[in-house]
Amino acid sequence: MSVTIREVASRAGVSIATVSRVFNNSDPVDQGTRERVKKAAVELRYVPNVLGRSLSMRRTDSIGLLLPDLFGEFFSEIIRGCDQTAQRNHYQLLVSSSHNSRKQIETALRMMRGRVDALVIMSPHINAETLNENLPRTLPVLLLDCRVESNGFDSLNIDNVKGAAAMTKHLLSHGHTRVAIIKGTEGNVDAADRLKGYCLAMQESGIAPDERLQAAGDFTEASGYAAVKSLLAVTPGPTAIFASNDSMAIGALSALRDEGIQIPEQMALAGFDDVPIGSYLSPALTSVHVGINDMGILAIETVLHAVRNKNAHHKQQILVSTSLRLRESCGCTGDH
Amino acid sequence: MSVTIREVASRAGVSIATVSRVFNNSDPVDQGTRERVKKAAVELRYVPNVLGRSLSMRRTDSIGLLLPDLFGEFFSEIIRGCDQTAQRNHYQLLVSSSHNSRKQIETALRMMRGRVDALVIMSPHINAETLNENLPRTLPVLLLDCRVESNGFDSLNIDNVKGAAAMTKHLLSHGHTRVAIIKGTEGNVDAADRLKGYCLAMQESGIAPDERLQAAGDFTEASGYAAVKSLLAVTPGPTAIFASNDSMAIGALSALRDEGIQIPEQMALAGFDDVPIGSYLSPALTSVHVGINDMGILAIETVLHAVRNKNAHHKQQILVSTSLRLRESCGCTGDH
DNA sequence: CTTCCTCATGTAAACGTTTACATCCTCTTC
DNA sequence: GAAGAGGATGTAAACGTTTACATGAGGAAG
Repeated sequence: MSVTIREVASRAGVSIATVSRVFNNSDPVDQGTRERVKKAAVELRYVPNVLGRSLSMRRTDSIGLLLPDLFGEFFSEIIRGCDQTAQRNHYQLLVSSSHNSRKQIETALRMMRGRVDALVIMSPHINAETLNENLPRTLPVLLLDCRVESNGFDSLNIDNVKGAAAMTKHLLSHGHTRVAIIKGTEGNVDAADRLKGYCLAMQESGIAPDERLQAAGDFTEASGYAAVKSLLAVTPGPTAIFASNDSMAIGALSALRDEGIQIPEQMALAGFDDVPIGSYLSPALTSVHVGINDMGILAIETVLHAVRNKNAHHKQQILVSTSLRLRESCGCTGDH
Repeated sequence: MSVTIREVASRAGVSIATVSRVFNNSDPVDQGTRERVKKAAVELRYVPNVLGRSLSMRRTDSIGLLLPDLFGEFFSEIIRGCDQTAQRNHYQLLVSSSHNSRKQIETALRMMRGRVDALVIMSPHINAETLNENLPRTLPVLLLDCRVESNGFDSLNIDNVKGAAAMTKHLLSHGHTRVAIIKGTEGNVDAADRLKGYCLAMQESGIAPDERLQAAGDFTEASGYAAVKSLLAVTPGPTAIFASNDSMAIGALSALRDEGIQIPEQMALAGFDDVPIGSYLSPALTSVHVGINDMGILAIETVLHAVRNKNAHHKQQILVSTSLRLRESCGCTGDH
């Protein structure tokens, strides 16, 4: 079927070891034989079999990427950052998504096992126990935006609390006192931390918390739309809304427009994530900027570092800081 | 390091062949020994090594997915459809993106070689020659939205011409006569076909083509923004704009708003792709709907069919039809 | 001329599976 | 009781590499 190292060796009149050496530059080989081997390889269209090599060398040159349900721009940005960095280091990316339950995550971990040299995991439903049970101790793992209590793994988290607090304070600085929040998915740690940041900022400004201004949401456009409807029923109503992510902010925008409410004149609006599309909305969306692409890059660089050190390195807990992108929807002037 | 079939065999007091048979249900094994083997495997936390199995069975249970530069929601939808279907069939997805030149594609093809049982390729820069040169003839390949003249491969294409023509006709039916188009990337086949559909519809309506109404673009928001600026300089100007994709339509929307032009009253607008966010824009974006997720699903199902038939099946050229999603931006009433 | 080092190459044993073939045993069937 | 069938299991050869070790040749140093 496909041509092997043996055929190249016999055509070049050498042993398979020599062919291997030529292809890997692993040992000195006479210039003449080297060329004979290369010629034979070209003629036979020989390509070394990755599987054989992997089995022998105990490395696959691929990295696994486990993601939750994929939707929106957020994940294509993550994948993009990861893939670019992986390619630059001659690694391949094995992607697996839609892991919303513990069971699904376990299956995915098993599927990855043996196929990858390292794993980047982004899942709200993971914990240290599941990881330890389903993975060999030597496999480098980076937890991307999932809060796991163990510090036996490298982790990379968005500084949600600080980001949300900063945005809330910014809205307050516009003179608003009744600032509402549209919360993220129940039980999600990002959601919880963003809420925490919001509450913190409100407290620091000496504003009594009003639970009616904390609307439920689940990170989808539709839930943002619904949340606005419920917030408008509250009296006295909010004059500013902070959505826990951009998708919900977009849904909120749509709902406010349907209600004929002017943004930012009658209602200020802000989101979280700063997806690329945000600056093209009308009004342009104020948001907490997260370097999504950079997170992907950093994630891969971290696991590759772990691979090089055989996972015996000191594990790091990295917190990625955010910044505000102030545009029209909060009352600041727009940029593009 | 990791526990092998041999250790399980010796602990259970059987040969490695028996262990293999237990794990694959490939041959009858005595109930007693079967249980002994399973017990030993659990105690040792044995997991069969995928690489060894792949090498022996000549299959990897993974599918490669080659994509161009990833951005926006379009690609996360594609990946999602592919991944879901792959998982359902117990396959893994090997993703590689950012292939914008012939050279990069070739490198990617080489990297995939031997790692996957089939390949889904989405790239404007591919041709039959490159494929034949870099891939074994037995490897099933599906070309996703790339026009390759050969019919030696399965292919899946959006019916761009029909979709664009339908949208153009719809805009004309609103009474517009000066309908402009924002073109896609130069040399891109989708771009060319959408332009073709537009021209066709204009001709059929007996409207003389006006080259000044065909603005350049490259599928990004920024280029859509710029295109509007140039179209507004034309006199007499257009009263409707058809953007060759939604990203450019969003950029156009932003530019029209900046110019204080009312949509749809002063200018109708339509896009192509129908990305999920479109219905949440203000005004909600009229677009040509493409079942992106479905394309991913169909792509994987097609290559899996090819795998099962050892790529000796009759190759198909599938054309995916589109439908119109009429919303506010063209002057129709909105939906959500 | 011997000894030793280095370079070039070959031999063969890994790496962890699956599976064709062989063997042995037990149970029918005539 | 002999013959044959078929179930359970083991043996060993693949699958395609890398690499430790061995071998031999040639040159330098004593």
